[in-house]
Order: sequence, then structure tokens, then C-alpha cells
Amino acid sequence: MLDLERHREMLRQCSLAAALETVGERWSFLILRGAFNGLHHFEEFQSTLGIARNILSNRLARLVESGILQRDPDPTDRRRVAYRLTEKGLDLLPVLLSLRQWGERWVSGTLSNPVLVDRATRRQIAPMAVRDADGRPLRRDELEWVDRAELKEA
Amino acid sequence: MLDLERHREMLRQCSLAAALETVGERWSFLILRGAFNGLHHFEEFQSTLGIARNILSNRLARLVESGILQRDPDPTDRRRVAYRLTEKGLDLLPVLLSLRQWGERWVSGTLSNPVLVDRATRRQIAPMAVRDADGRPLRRDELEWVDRAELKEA
DNA sequence: CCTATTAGGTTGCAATATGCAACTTACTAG
DNA sequence: CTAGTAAGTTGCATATTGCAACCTAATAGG
Repeated sequence: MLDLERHREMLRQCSLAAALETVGERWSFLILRGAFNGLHHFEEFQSTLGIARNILSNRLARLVESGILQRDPDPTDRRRVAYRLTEKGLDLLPVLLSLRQWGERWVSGTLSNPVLVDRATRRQIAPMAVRDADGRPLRRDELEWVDRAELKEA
Repeated sequence: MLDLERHREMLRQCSLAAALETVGERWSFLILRGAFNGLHHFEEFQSTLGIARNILSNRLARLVESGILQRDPDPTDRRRVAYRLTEKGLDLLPVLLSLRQWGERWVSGTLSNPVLVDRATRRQIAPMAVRDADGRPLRRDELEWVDRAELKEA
């Protein structure tokens, strides 16, 4: 497995691979979904997800280690530990929503619950979409991949 | 905070697990990244990703089976097979971009390449963000999770 | 204080999944 | 007819996951 380590280093330069290194393991994303929905404690994650305790222990440790969750011992009950999302973890929300919307549309067919709303207007958020710099949604035929070097014009 | 039974019910209705079922396996997403960047053939995926041939074979089969890729035998060279994204697969672009942007910002620190632009203006697309129904980006403190049933107010 | 229960783990072991190298099968090019 | 190429498959080693039982430190109740 030495080559595997070397390969991981190579892939670290691609930010997608880098992202998957930290959140691409089995269960990691479901744990994060739980965290976004207000779960904080080991036993809560364990019972709602039905994940094996050793795997949960391992994943929480890795998520903490990579700065996505923070581990806060409860001062009023020293057995308890609260896991909560850091800024880095909270910033995964667009990923989570995109994936959820895709699953909703193409796999499960059912509308997910709960739903995110604009607190002020109580209106549901827009579907995640690729948009231009002004926020206008772009169709796929309006998109093109270019080398970053060619971007300098204008 | 909501009780555990309620969480259990929420998590059951969430389509995230369904999505992860089909694209959450190791390598699947990196294969899709390749497909989005123009790879089509077995040997191309194999050599650019460095993935084991048997695993690649298995993942391609699963992605085809779940309708994310389609397998097109090349009529001019009957050894060759082109794997290309279906509508369902192409619709994963927001997920891929969100994840890539997160990795760029929080993990790799380096800017990814290539980059998506609006074909007409040559301007780079906006970062993936949570937006209200009118397309305005929302800060995290403007967001709230609500039960879908409470949404009915026009 | 003594005991039961709870929270958050760890351990040992079986079942799966992954990784690697070598091999195969069908073509195709020369 | 031969060499090479594309897309796999096979056998076997290593890693990861899942399960159940166990452990330890803290409470909670009487």
C-alpha cells in the first residue's frame, strides 16, 4: 500500500479528490447530515443512523481531526460530548443540498424533509444550480470548460 | 431541539442516503469527474485515475446500471466502448462543483483547473451558494429548517 | 454510600471491499 | 499471420466494515 499513499498525495492537488479524502468515506456524509439536522451526541448518531459503534467512533474522530466537527465535552455532565459543525463543516451545506436535490429528483422521487427556508420570507430556497456571475441560472449548453490560464481576458 | 423519533423520521425521508447509495462508493465520484472532463474510455479512466482495473470495471458497471453513465460500443472499432454521462449523470454537476469548491477553499488551498465559464460572456461561473427564490445568496443566519408541512403558506 | 444506568467508547473476530498483477478475449493494424 | 490494443476477468493479499460483547468514568436514585 505504499503506492496508495503516494497516489493520495498526487490526488491531493485536485480539490475534488482532496474533498473526498475527508468526507468521501462511507457514513461520513450521513453523519454530517445528522449534524446539520441538530444531532450532537454519539448515542444520537448511533441510534438514528444505525451505524456500528466502532465505525461511528472512527468517523467522528476523523471528522474532528479534519476540522469539520469539533468535540466539546459537556461541562455539566462529564460523560457527555457534543459534536458540532465548525465553519468548515457548515460550509458543506451546498454540497449536502445539491446531493439531496439530485437524489430527490433522480433516485428517491420523494420530496425531502425538513426543508430550508429564508427565515425572513419563509419561502423555500432555490434549487442549487450553476449560475453566472450575476446569479442567473445557466443551462448546460451555455457552459464551457476552459483552462484557468485562458481566463485572463476581460 | 427535536426528539429522536422525529429525527429518525426526518432522516428516513431525506433523499441524501438514496443519492449516496448510487454515487457514494469509493472512486465513483472521481470517475464522474473524469467523465465531466471529457474522458470516455476504460483505459483513459484507468491511466488518469490510477484505479485498479477490476474496481474500475465494477464502478463503471454500477454507474451504467444506475443510469448515470451509458455504455456505447464504438461502431467503428468494436473493441472500444465509450462511457458517457446521461441526463441523470450530467445533473450531478452542481454536486461536483460544490464539492470541488469546498475542497478548494478548505482542503487543497489551490485553485482547480479547468474552470467553467459562461460560453457567451467568457466569465467564470459564480460559486455554488444557497440562494433565495429570487437568486439572492443567503447567509447562514438567514436560513432555517422547517417541516415541509409548515410550508403551505403562500 | 451502594447500586443501576448512561454516555462514549474499545476489542476481537467474521464478512466485505479494495488493490495488484497476471491472464484472457476480441478485435484491429500492418 | 503477427503484434498490439481495448476492455475486461481471475486469484490472491490487504484493508475496511459490521456485529456483539465488553469496558470505564460519571451520574441518578434510594
